[in-house]
Amino acid sequence: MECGDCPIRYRAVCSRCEDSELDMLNRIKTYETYAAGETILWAGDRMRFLGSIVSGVATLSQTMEDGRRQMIGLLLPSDFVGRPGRANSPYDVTAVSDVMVCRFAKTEFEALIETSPAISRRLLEMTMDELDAAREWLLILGRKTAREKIASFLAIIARRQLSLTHGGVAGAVTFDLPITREAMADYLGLTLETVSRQMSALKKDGIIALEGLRRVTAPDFAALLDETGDDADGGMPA
Amino acid sequence: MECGDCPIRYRAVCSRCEDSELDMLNRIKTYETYAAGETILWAGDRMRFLGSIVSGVATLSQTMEDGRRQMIGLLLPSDFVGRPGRANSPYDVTAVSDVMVCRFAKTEFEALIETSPAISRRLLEMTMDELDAAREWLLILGRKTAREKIASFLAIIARRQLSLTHGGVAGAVTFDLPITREAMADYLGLTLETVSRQMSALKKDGIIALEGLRRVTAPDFAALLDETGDDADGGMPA
DNA sequence: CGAGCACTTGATCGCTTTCAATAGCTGTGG
DNA sequence: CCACAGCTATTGAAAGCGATCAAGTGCTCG
Repeated sequence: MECGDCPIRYRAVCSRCEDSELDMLNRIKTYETYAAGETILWAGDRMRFLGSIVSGVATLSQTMEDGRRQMIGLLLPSDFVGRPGRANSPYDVTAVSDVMVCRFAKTEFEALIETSPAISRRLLEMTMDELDAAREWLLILGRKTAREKIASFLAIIARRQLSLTHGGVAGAVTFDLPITREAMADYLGLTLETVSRQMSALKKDGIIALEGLRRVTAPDFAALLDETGDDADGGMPA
Repeated sequence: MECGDCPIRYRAVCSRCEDSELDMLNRIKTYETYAAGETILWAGDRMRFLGSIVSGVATLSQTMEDGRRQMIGLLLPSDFVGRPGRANSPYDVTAVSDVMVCRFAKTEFEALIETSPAISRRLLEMTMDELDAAREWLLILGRKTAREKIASFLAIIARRQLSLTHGGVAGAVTFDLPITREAMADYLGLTLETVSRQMSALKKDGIIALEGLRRVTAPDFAALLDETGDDADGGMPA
């Protein structure tokens, strides 16, 4: 695939690159696909590649000895995978749906960061965005009730899918859950039974409606936001 | 103060700077002090400065409408405050002890990032470290019990203070808690009563001993680590 | 010595977990 | 076409952990 045709050309780590920088990335990139359910990288594995999610959904998670698991990132198209300068992956990376990754050879990419400001600046910006998202998640995990956690998750997924991070969203909104109830539980620090119960409760209260298991409609997005416990004026870092 | 005499000269955002870059930073820096308890920045405030913590301890926290609070970061000497490219602070920044900050004028610092690779690379590295710390915290908040949370917190503080992030720590370890029980509760997503109870329980079980309220001794650091629920081999991202 | 604050300890309550059974969907093979 | 296995999700009942409400203790500073 040519970079010019890439669906994430203007959002990924390469988004600010000039043609000359794109050429250099082109030389070290390969596309790799992973089937739904496949583990892309185990915690502790040596990382030979870094890359961008081109299509599909993957998760970052950490598992304790006794099996307790916490998801710590949801990787959607254009998100970056891996950390320059680190030898081993601290997390499990798992393909949730079929995933295509644009992989860069690690050593060569690290060299490019040193010489290409367009790449390193964009990487800094993306890393800061991830840090903000992780910090927002800390509030959700540390202080929110189960119902607020579910509502927050639904609101975040809705916003990401509708690409409406900026500006108000109003009225009815429909979107798809990218992950199972169990994965939602791992994300929210809950059990899957509690996730199921709270989804049912939100449905009973008319906050959401379900079509099948994955498709969610919020007839009044503002009402869903009310359930998140966040300030009325958004709560999203500006 | 001259940069050459700065206690955080080799750990802060300026640590990789050449003399010429240091000169430029020198021109836009001022030192500011804050008293213990003082708020350095309110969530939503316009950020006119970025900077480094020179001495003292500050916290980053988020508060919900109804008063629930979650601490999101603990800022120790050499840590960076603020986000280049963002107008308003998304978090409250509070001085826990007397704090000295080396402040850089925001616009000028942002310009320096564009021209000085030593600064931007170090900032990327520090941001990635913070992201790792935030993700480790997600596991603690999402999946650990109250006792494990306390043990994890103590272990992290001990490691930071002893600057022994690498390599094993063994035997008896003594360190000071930089914050009150209430702040620990805000950090760990607990109430201060639960923090107090679990501290007492760890003391009763001989995992820790207390001298006054702030000074903690762990007679056997490995025993403390056992209580964190993490893998025996560390669990710290390598 | 007393006021104020940080911390500790106790008793009860309630939310989430745990354990357990049931329902619904999907695909496979007789 | 239907029976059945296997998986995901829902629902119910009971248990447990941390929160809440409420005293009580001990340090620090005037």
